[in-house]
Amino acid sequence: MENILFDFISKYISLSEVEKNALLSLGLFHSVKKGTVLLKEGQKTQDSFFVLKGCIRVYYIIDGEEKTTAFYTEMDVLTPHCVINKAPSEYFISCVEDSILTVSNSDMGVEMNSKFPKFDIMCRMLSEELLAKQRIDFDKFKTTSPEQRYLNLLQKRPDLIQRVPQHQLASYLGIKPQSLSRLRARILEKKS
Amino acid sequence: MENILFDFISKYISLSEVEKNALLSLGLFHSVKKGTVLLKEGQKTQDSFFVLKGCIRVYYIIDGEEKTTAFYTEMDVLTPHCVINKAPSEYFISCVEDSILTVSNSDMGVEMNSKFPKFDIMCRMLSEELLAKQRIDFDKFKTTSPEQRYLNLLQKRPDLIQRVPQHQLASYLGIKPQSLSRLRARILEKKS
DNA sequence: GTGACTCGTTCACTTAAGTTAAGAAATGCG
DNA sequence: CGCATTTCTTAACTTAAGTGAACGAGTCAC
Repeated sequence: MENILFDFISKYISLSEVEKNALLSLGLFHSVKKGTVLLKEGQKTQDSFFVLKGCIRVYYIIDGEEKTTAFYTEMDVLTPHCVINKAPSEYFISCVEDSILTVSNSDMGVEMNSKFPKFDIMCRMLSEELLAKQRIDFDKFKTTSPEQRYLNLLQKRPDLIQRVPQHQLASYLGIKPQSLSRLRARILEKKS
Repeated sequence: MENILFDFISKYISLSEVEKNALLSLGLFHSVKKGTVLLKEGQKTQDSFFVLKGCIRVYYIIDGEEKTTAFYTEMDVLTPHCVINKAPSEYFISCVEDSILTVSNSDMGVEMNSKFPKFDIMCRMLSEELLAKQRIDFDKFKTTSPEQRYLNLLQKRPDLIQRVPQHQLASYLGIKPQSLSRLRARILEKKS
């Protein structure tokens, strides 16, 4: 499991054994059961998540309905908004499957960054990359129809469609579960 | 004009006179005429933009049609995707109004960062903040209807509705210009 | 095993966005 | 100024998403 983390980090910086050990000594690794809520609306946290195995999702409860807006799977990083802006969270985070995560609070971040300035560089590279990527995803969302978005997801993240309940996928695609059902039927019909 | 930039930076780090002068010596400031295209699809660039005055937009040309997906106004920062991933740009960037920008290429960034490590910290803080903010914007987009999105924009960025052509606003809201027109008429009718 | 829930699908109906086209209003340019 | 172009609005029609309801399949708890 450690190697997944180190492989990920090695895309940005190279770590010495000393640094690796410092990182491991923080006790980052956590097993989390399916359904566990990691963060609730209104709560504050300092924890960021890195998914080693499994899947977590971000969702809102609007008019009593769950609206899932993001999924994070293997090798994805999630720093909640409330960690950045110090305000209560606008959304929930929960486990879609039994998962293994690294959970790092900002104290650890501060400690690692002061000992090893490299980590700051990595965090900068990572967040710049994620920002630019998310910009592209957002643009794609704006410029495509629900059907195109579904077909696109089928291409880019086919695993998600298998491992995640349809009604969560629907709001992720910006539509209602019934519309997703219909849209899928429509696509099947076209193929035949 | 320099003070706008320094005020912005001071939200993240404090600069000495030496550092301020080093920054000014880079010759960052540029006046750009309305309509100027700063980046074309397929091009590569190392330039990032900070808007001191005016407005720039990101757009795609899909099936011969312009699709505007983002506007950057006073105090906004835009680092194109192609600066991060070194691939040709997927989108265009152009000036909506006569604008004053700072344009900084990554060589300057490298130079400033090596002389003054503080800048790295600032860049990290900034991109983390923008990433989290954009996540919220994206979520809001997914969970609201075009009409709600328009009303929301009216609240959050009323200036945009004044200074930007409707057809660009429409695709920014994820709809066609005709739908925006109709939607506005619908809202006016409700009020009366 | 039975009843309560959740989940996905289907249907009929409503509502709003896409499409195509036309014309009015505003803007830009020679 | 006047002509051309762009921008915005309106309208009629098509298409697809939202809504409310019902049903069957699967899951969970007792």
